[in-house]
Amino acid sequence: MVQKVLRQAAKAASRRRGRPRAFEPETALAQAMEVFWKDGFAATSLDDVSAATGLNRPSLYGAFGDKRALYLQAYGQYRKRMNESFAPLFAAREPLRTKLRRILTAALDLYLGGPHGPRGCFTVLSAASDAIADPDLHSLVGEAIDGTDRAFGRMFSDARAAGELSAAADPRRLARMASATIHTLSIRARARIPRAEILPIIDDAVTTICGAESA
Amino acid sequence: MVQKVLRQAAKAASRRRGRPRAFEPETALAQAMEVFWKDGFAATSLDDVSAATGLNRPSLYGAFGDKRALYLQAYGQYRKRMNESFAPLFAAREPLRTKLRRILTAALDLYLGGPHGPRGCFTVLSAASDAIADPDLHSLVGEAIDGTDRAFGRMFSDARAAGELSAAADPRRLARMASATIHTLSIRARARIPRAEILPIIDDAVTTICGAESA
DNA sequence: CAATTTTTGTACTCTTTCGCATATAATGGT
DNA sequence: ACCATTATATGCGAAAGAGTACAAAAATTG
Repeated sequence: MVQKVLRQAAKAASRRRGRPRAFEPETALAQAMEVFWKDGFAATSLDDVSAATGLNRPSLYGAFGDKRALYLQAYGQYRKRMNESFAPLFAAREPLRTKLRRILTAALDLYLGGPHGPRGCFTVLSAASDAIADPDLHSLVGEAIDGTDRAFGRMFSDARAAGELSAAADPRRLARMASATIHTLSIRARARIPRAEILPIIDDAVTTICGAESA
Repeated sequence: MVQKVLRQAAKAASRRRGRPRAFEPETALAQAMEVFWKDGFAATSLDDVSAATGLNRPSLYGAFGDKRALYLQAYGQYRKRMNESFAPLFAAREPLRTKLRRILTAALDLYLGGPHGPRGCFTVLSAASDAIADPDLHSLVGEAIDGTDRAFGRMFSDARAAGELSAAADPRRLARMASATIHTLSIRARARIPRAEILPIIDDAVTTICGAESA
C-alpha cells in the first residue's frame, strides 16, 4: 500500500510501469483541438478526431476519457495557449495605441488563419455550441470571457496611470468595448467575411477607445 | 400541358388539388426555428424537429425538403422576423441615446429570454455552426451582419444630420461598434452570464458611442 | 360516385457513431 | 525468465439519425 503510493508519486519523474505511450498527449490534444475548433462539438465525430490525431479510439478513451472530457481538455489547452501567446502582447512596453492594435490584429490573424480556413475564436464557438449546456464548459467559457475583460482592464488601468488615457476614462468600460471588438472580429471571421472588410474594425476600436489619431 | 401550367399558376389563389395540409408552414417553421436556435444545426435531429412541430418526418420533407433546406428556411424566417420587430425601433423619433439603449436592451432581452433559457442571436449561432461551410448559409449570415451595420449606419447618419452627433463623427465606425456590442451581448447571453453582469455593457456602448451623459 | 392528386403515418433501410470487449504488444519489477 | 501493468489494434454491438417506400386518408375535378 505504501509502496504503491510512493510509486505513484514518482510516476511523473521515473518511467511509467507498463507499455509506454506511442504519442504525446499534448500533441494529440492540439490536433483534437483543431478539428473541434473547425466544426464544433456536435459535428465532430470521434472518428474525425481519430483521423486527425492518428490514434485509435480506444487510445483516445484511455488517455482522455469520453468525447465530452476530450473536448473539455482540448478547450483547456486552447485557453492555456492563448494566455501564453497573448500575455507578452499585453505586457509589452509600447504606446497604448500600438499595443491595442497589435493585440487585435494578432487575434484577427488567429481567427482567419486556420489550417482549414477562417475559424473564429474557440471560446466564442464553445459558447455557441450546444455543449454550453454542460456546466463545466459553461464555467470555462465564463472564465475565459472574464479573463479577457480583466486583461484589457489592467492594460487600460495602467495606461491611465501612465497618463495615456484621461483621468476620467473608465478602464472597465474600455475593456468591455475591447472584448466586444474581439467578439465581433471572431464572428465576422467565422462568417468568412474577407479580411479587407474586417480590418477597418480594428481602426474603429483603436479610435473609439484611445481617441482620434493625434499625430 | 397547358392546362397543368395554368393550374399551377392558379395554385396560390385557388385551393390546392389533393388533401390539404393539416398545419401552417409558417408555424411549423417557427417551431423548427426554436429547436435549431437552441442547439444548432448539427446537434438537432429531425426527430427533435418532428417533436417540436408535431409533424412526422415525411411531412417535413414534403413541405421543406431535407434538413439543410429546413434550416435555411427556418433561419430565413428568423431574419424576416428580426427585421420586422427591430425596424420600428430604428425608425422611432426619439433622442439617439434613448433609441440606441432601447435597441440594445431589446436585443439582450431576446437573447436571454428564450423558452428554453438563454440562447443568444441566431445569426451568431449560425456563423459559429459547422453549417457555415454551406455557401447559402454563408451568404445569408453575411447579409444579416451587413444589414445590421447598415441599419445602425443610417441611424447614426441621420442623428449626425440632426445635430445629435458631432460633425466629425463617422457613422460607419459608430455602426460597427454598435454591431460589435450586439455580438458581445449575444455571446455573453449564450454563455449564461447573468443579466446583471451583462447590462452594464449597454451603458458602456451608449456612453462610448453617444458620449458621456450630459444631463 | 369514380378518378386523381396531395398529405399523412408507419415502418423500413442504410449509414454513422459512441463506447467497449478482447486479444496482442511492449515495458518495468522480481 | 516470468509476471504484472499499461498501451495498441481490430472489431463488435447497440443506438441514433437521415432519408424514403408504401398504404391509408382527405381533398378536388368531372
